[in-house]
Amino acid sequence: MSWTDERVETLKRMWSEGQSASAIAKELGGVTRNAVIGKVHRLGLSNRTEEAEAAPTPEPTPEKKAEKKPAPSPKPAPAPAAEPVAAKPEPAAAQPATQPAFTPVPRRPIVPAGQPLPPQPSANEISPEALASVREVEKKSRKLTLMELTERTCKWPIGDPATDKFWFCGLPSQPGKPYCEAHVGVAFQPMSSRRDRRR
DNA sequence: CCCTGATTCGC
DNA sequence: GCGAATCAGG
Repeated sequence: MSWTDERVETLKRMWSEGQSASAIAKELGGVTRNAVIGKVHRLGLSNRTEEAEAAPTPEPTPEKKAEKKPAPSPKPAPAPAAEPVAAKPEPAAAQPATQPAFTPVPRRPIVPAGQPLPPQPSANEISPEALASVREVEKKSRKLTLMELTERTCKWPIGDPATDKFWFCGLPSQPGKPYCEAHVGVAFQPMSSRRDRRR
């Protein structure tokens, strides 16, 4: 595969959208994330929208080593400007958003240890098997933080977001699903099974 | 371990 | 110019 104008355009668009190199590589196909990153740098659009990173210490850099920097390239980033197009929602794009979308905002100091707000459907609507499975799994949860979640980790929240006793399951998620096997079991209840369920 | 981007350097 | 290998993080 080569960098045709079209592919480069896709690269630029996705990179500016904040997509990761691997995601872009996957989209383009035929290239690795390394290729994408390499291209990104060659195109000079590395720093996407100025990173709020590294700056306080530009390093006086007295005379370390006359690196063979091809070009200090001032790169004041004049920016192609234009692009009056605010945002391109991209109709049929991937949905990176997490299903739940609950608010981790600190709730009332009260609420001792009741049921959190997350998914957690009413216990009496979950099959005994699934429920037992979840209890078991929650003991083995990896207790990941929000930052540690990936497409392959279970995103089932455990505990109360208002306290420190809160984390995400983190076990291997089912392919294409946001949760692990056990949590998929309680998250996706077939209409039939939850119907007519007496307690 | 999973993942990020950054850099190097033979091709 | 290209991108695998490698590096440096989270």
